Amino acid sequence: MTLKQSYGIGELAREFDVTTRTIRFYEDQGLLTPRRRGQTRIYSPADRVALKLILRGKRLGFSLAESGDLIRLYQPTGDNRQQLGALLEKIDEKRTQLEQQRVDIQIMQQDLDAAEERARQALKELENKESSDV
Amino acid sequence: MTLKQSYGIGELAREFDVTTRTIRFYEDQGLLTPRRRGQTRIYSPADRVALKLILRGKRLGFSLAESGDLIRLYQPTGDNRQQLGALLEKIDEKRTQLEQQRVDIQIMQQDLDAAEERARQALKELENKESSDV
DNA sequence: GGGGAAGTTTACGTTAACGTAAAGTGGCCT
DNA sequence: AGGCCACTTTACGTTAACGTAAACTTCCCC
Repeated sequence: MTLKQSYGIGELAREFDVTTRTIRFYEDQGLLTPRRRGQTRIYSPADRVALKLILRGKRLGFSLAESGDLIRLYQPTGDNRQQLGALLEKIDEKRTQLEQQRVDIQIMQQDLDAAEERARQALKELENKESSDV
Repeated sequence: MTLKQSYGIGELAREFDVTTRTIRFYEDQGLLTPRRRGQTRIYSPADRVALKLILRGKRLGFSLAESGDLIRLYQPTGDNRQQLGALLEKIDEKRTQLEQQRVDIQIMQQDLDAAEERARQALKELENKESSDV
């Protein structure tokens, strides 16, 4: 069994735990481009991937506009040299940003380690007090 | 020469490239607690560290409330067991979140690699066309 | 003592990213 | 036919995180 060819809005909403309002909003922002059967939206696998990317972006604090950029990095626009140059620049920008975030995460993780250590120490001392409290 | 003992608001604003409005806003939210000399705010090294943490949090998409949590992880509240337990839980939560972000970053970096590769290929093909265009 | 420069308070404005509500459509079931 | 979903459009509401402007004080400089 190969992958599904199309998805309904509710289906995607359930899968990614967002509201249908949110999905329609992303379309409004030009991030998703479902086709229609009558009134009803029908989403392609590419739309699904785009949605995934948007949500991943959100977890990293990206704006929808930024995620839009990322999505467009994937659409082979049959470009000219100008655009390809700009593309490579954008990629480089994002790379720099991600690298900064990686560093930030490392520092925070160390901070958390230290905080946990202090908390555990404090707990230990509480227990000591207690045993001498009997 | 040891570190500075206090900072002015403009000084911090310049160092971290934020406006004084922003710094005052963070105080309003309870994230910074400068003392006063008359009307004027005077920031301690601890305030400066907190500010640093807030901005790092922002780069990772944390809300100010979340960064507030992180700051409080540092303030030894002379806690009871209840609070220490809650503290350890929060630390664990944050750890999980950071771990997810780490994964997200890795995926995005791979995506960028792929996108760059495609862009470079497209450039190559443009050049080929050109040389056969003469 | 007039004027910057840097600080202050108060308050209204703005943007992003949806939430929420109202009112309608289309299909399917019994 | 009635009812219940799941879907639609339209539109106003909301929250976070500041921006921006106005109207002060304080201090320093010449």
